[in-house]
Amino acid sequence: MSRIHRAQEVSQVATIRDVARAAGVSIATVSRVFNGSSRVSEGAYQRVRSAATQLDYCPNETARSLTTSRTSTLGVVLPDLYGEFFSEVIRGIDHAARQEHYRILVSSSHADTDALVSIARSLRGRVDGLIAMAPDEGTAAAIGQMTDNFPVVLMSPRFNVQTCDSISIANFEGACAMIEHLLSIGHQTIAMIKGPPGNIDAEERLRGYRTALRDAGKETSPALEFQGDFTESSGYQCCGAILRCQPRPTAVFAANDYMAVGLICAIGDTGLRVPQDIAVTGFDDIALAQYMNPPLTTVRVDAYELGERAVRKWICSAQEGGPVDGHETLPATLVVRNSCGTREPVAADLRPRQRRRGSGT
Amino acid sequence: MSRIHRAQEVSQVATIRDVARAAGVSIATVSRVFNGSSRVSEGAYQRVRSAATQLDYCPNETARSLTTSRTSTLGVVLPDLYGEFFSEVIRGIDHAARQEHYRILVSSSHADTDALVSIARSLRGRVDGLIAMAPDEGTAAAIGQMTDNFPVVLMSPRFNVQTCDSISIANFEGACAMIEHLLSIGHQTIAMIKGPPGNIDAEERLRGYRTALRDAGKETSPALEFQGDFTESSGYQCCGAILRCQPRPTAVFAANDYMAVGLICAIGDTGLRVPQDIAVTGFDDIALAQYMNPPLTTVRVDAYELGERAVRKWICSAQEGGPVDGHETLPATLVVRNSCGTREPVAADLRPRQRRRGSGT
DNA sequence: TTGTATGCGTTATCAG
DNA sequence: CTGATAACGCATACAA
Repeated sequence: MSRIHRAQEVSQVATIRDVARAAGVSIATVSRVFNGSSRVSEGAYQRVRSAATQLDYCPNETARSLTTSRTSTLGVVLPDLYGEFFSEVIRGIDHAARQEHYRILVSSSHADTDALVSIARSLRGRVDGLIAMAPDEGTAAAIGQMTDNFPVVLMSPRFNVQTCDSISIANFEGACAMIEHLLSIGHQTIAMIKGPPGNIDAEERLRGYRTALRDAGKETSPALEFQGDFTESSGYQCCGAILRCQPRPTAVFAANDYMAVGLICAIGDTGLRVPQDIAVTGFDDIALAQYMNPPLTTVRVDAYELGERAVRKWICSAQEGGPVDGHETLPATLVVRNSCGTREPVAADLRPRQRRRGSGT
Repeated sequence: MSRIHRAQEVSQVATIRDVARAAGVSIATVSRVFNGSSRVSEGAYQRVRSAATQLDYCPNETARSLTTSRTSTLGVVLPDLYGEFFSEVIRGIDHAARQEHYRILVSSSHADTDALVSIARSLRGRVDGLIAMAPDEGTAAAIGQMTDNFPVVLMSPRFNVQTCDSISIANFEGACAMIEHLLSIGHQTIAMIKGPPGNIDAEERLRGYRTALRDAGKETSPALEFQGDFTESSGYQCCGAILRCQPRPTAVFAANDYMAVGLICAIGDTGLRVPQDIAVTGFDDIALAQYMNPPLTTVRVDAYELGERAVRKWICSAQEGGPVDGHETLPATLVVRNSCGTREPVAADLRPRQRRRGSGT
């Protein structure tokens, strides 16, 4: 074959064989040098090293994967990539994965269960396992089934199937804490803007809202629950209906910060003031929450840590060859700022919450 | 070998051979069925299909890559993942890549040139090419060298090496437009908060600021240029020095929105008002810009489109086997809101700029 | 149309 | 310590 003469032919990438020939050793020795395994004589080691740099040799990861059946790649499947929350989750995953010497294969925008499952399937063989965020229960269950010698960590609450580990945020507890706080500072009528139907996180937050109200002896009412979809504009659009409500709510708990932002914006347009005329709170503690006017009272959720811990969990799971400790819940903490009617200083927590880098543009 | 009897043994993943045996054909035929190539008799086709579904067979992508030397994977290398900008870039890349049937392998947090280059190298063999964002010129040049039968698209301005295609945002033009606008509405003394030293985008924006001032017959002065690093807190911290400046600037142009946000927050703490006492503008048009109080005048940059177009460009480049049309620049458009002293309605552009999904938590 | 055989670049198992 | 050589799972010329 022409393989022997292709010296400078078309700048083909050097293979292990080229290095072996150049170093005057066998491919086995070259392999040993690059894997640090076994003992290799000093002389051979040096010759291989220099031949490798000379030829700009870099082991072919694909071939390596084929023989070892390990890809050193972690699949990440998300329903979407929009917004700060996902961005932070990925950042946390990326960081932890790198520390563990894994690369990440990201895939998102999977509207329905089928799409998500098919993606997950197509990743089999390309990745050593999966970290998947399932927006609804059907998807969670479907992904949970895949765990066939294929470690999966699900980022989804209320998932009690035993086939894989899962991790989530304390949506319910966070919502309860928020409502309890609003009640404690005197709010009597508290409305809620709900998240998209079917979304598990949204449902958990709604459940927290209702539970906390009932526990306080208040009654819940559909008239106080408005349908949103996690977007700013849905929050904006709820404004009219909320203000027309009789009696008018003194506080509104939005299922996430984006909707709270939209609502505050809309309220401002009507001439009413937050929090003097009506209090507004959110959930997530996105970056802009503390910079708004008024600063937004919300529930802090550490998306970065969620991602990081999902990876750690996955690593354990992969080493054990199966689920290790079932479900894990990350705490959600109440962050009281001005939008709910208390008198914290406007930029009180600017410095403590040090953001790393604002933009790369 | 035990391969023959391992029927239900340990739920090993089925290979092409298992399917061939089950369907009573050769592996070549199975391969043909899965690649749609050549003609396969209807009978064989059906038998293979049913055997495949029966065994839950899924072609091993790694092996396929080894023979075809195509991975169907696009490497994405970013300096960081923090903030809305990167998040949107990835979203754009992910979307376009999926359309082109590519997966994306993401890697970020590469402080220095060496780290970034080593990552890029280690990806060789795992990906069919790279889309890389280089924060500084050294890195850009280094990555540009890699293009060795390995298509690369650089997301970086001012990159004039011919070894690969590149794409960037009109930083210079955007900054010019901003300064021209500020001058046109009567601002006489305009300060600037610069981005991190060495960052090409930051430098281009600074250049635009200076050029626009000079073109208007104004003189530039180091006393009016303050050092920031793209973080909110750096903007916050610049406040004191800016207000002490004599004469006090009537407007401040921050090299990105995050710094503008920090500055506005700090100004509010001093009791001064934006824009009545001092105008503040930014760059990027992050989501929160329009919801701030006052809404932020800024320069809109479509990060999503940047990512999308980088992929299209990469596809072309990969098909041609080399750079196709050199450098491409995405427009940056001035978005005038209230923070610079004009009288636009607060939520004027809430609806036109429809955000998709606010959060997935 | 179908099957056989070879190679992709490595790792890993054995003898030497 | 080192070198043949057999997998790994698949694609593909080539032969039938």
